[in-house]
Amino acid sequence: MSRVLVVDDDPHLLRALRISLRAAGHEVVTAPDGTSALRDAAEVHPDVVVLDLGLPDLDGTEVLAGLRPWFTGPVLVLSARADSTDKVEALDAGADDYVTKPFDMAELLARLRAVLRRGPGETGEASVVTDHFTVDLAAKQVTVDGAPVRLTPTEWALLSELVRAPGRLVGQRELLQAVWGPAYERETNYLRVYLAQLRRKLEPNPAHPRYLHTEPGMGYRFTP
Amino acid sequence: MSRVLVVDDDPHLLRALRISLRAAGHEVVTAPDGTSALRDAAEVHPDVVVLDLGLPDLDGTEVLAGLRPWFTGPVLVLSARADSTDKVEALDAGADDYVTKPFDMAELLARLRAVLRRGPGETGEASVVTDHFTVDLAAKQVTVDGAPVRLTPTEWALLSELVRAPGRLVGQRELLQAVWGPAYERETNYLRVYLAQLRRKLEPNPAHPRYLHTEPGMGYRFTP
DNA sequence: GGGTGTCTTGACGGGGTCTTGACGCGTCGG
DNA sequence: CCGACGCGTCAAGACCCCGTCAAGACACCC
Repeated sequence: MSRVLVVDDDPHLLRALRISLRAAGHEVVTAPDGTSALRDAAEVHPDVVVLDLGLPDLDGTEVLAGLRPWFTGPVLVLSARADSTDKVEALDAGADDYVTKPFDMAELLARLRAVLRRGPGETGEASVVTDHFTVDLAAKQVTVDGAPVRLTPTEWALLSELVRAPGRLVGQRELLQAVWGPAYERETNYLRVYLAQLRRKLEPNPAHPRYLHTEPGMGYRFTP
Repeated sequence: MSRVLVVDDDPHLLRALRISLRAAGHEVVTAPDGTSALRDAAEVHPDVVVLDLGLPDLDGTEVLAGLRPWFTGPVLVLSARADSTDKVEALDAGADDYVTKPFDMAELLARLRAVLRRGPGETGEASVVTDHFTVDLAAKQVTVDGAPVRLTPTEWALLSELVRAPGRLVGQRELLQAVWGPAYERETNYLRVYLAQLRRKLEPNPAHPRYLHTEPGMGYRFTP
């Protein structure tokens, strides 16, 4: 159903959460501390993060601060501290919900359903605009000179990966893995074919790309 | 900042909430019971609803059920019952958060900020109008060229999902899960059958849809 | 129990999409 | 100067997805 990243240092709680979340149909990824949480989150692109505030290395709010600039999905905070100032702090730092330990598992799952119902990642800058075309990430719509353009699923997946990282170089392996899966990391053909199609649909002059640049041997870059 | 509809039958609590919410920069509308809450909500189009479950006339979940078909904004439930089964019930009925009384005002405001952060300028309209047909989400009624049209429960569920996100592409998995449940995520047959029925009933020319567009491999889109 | 309407399920044809391979071009390095 | 490599382009076939139709299962109401 959804991919959940659970961040907690208590093995027992981790185990209980893993079992319950799996039973509810979720895919579960776990991280034992803050630094690995930030790393794993960037790697596996979870739909939602369940974050314990009492971590051994980083403070929970620090993890939140590290997550929020780019992670648009919901974050559910777990904590032993029931003080309302802690709650206010975490919620204002970007948490979507705050559950105090000990908690009821059924309630946690219900709160998870509630935050997931809102739609994965609808906050933040939902559209990218250039002089020639606009990409609406929330509506999944692309318009060139104001006229809507139809994109195939693969074209859209590729474009959204590039557009989500404006100005940054995205490696070919990164793109292939995101769009086609880990088994296609060597099929650089696909990138050539679909980049050409995207340029034909979006670029004012497809022969001399202005937005979708090629970095030979490395990857591709979208420059607004 | 935002318009808040507060539903509670306790005058003291109402007064306290009104003062605190005003101080936080919100516009406050109050309703003392369930029936007037539903009426006022349709009338003033609040950005968020704070709903007490213990109302004199209707059960809280009934108010939620009456609200949810058309109200897309967040609902924060307030209740004296701390039992987790009550919480699960309310959250699954469409609530976005659940706070037990007595509560800390600072925490309530923080939770309000958290749920409002998710969907800032989204004002839930009670009816959607196009040149050819209108969809009244609150009354569950569809009229084509002024004449009312009968829709089956499944057709209505599907249409309301699409119409509630005008212009946005709604994935097939999203639709199947919303209408038939998570177990039917692969039955794309259903979508084809019912989309055809909806187009036959609503579109001026069902063979060339003008409002209910198909995005092959991705989903469907309602464009007003 | 019969009748009506709705939901489910399967099959089919057509069109679009994805995959795959081949070719030409430019750049870089030997 | 020449070969290797990476990139862009193109085309063809396989494949998937969509719209359509119809028949059977099911629920509900009289």
